[in-house]
Amino acid sequence: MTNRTQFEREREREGETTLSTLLRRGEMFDTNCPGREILKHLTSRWGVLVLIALLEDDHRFSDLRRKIGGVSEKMLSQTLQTLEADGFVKRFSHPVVPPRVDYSLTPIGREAAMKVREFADWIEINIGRIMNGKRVAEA
Amino acid sequence: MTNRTQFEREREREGETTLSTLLRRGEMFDTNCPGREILKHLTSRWGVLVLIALLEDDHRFSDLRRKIGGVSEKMLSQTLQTLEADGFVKRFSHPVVPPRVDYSLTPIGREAAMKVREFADWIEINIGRIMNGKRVAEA
DNA sequence: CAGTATCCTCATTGATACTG
DNA sequence: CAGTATCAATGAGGATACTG
Repeated sequence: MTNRTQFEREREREGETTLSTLLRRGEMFDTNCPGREILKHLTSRWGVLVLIALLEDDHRFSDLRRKIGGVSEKMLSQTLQTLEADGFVKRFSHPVVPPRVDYSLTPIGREAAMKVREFADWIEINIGRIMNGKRVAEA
Repeated sequence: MTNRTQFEREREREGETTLSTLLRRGEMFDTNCPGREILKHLTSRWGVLVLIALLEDDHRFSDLRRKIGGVSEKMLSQTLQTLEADGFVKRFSHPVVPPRVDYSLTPIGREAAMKVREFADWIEINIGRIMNGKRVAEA
């Protein structure tokens, strides 16, 4: 019994490939490409914020909720569940009452979060140039 | 008359900052944070594909449509317009009939596209580890 | 505290048809 | 060829109320 997809088996046969090489070969347009889903989760509205917050420190649910202003309990919960299912976030529920749950990054989650932050930082560092280019482009 | 936002004026007063420093200071949760929009455009479903395709070479509309299988004319058009408005993509309409329009990356668009590809590549390179972690997490 | 459940709204996407 | 217009379907996201 295997959970490996057709996609994965093909990758193994062909050796390590990247999104860009897949694109060059025209294979990555498969909607089932798992990387697209991961990218979506990692760059989702609240996913970015959760990852960057957890990169600084572990947080419990209500800490994240306070830190990430504007997020509803529903969306925070949903985002955390998705990232946990992807293996990026680890959830630890302390067996106490009242409930206390801590969220932290897994090793790969930390790597992913650093990539996300790197990308987000690039945008922030260049936001001036970008906004400037927008005005020129519109003129 | 100015198009500068409150956000931009604050940034200027405070010097260069990054998303992560903004997060630490709790400022980036502003829904009006322009960086969030840019991130969204850059990592959008078709935006990623368009940027990577244009990183290889300039393309005309129908070439992109063929290359990026599964994209509708509407979504391709919309994606290109958004990226053009952001100043990442340059549109050149040849004054001929039948129409011919070429799309290319601007200098900053090229930088952005390389960042996007770098991120996408990280995911593809690590997709094996990620999928493996998922199974463990689910068990 | 740390969520779930339900309902609802509106933005995104897609299919189809049409145009300069 | 390179799009736009229109409408239908889908889904993300939010408000509120409730629970272990």
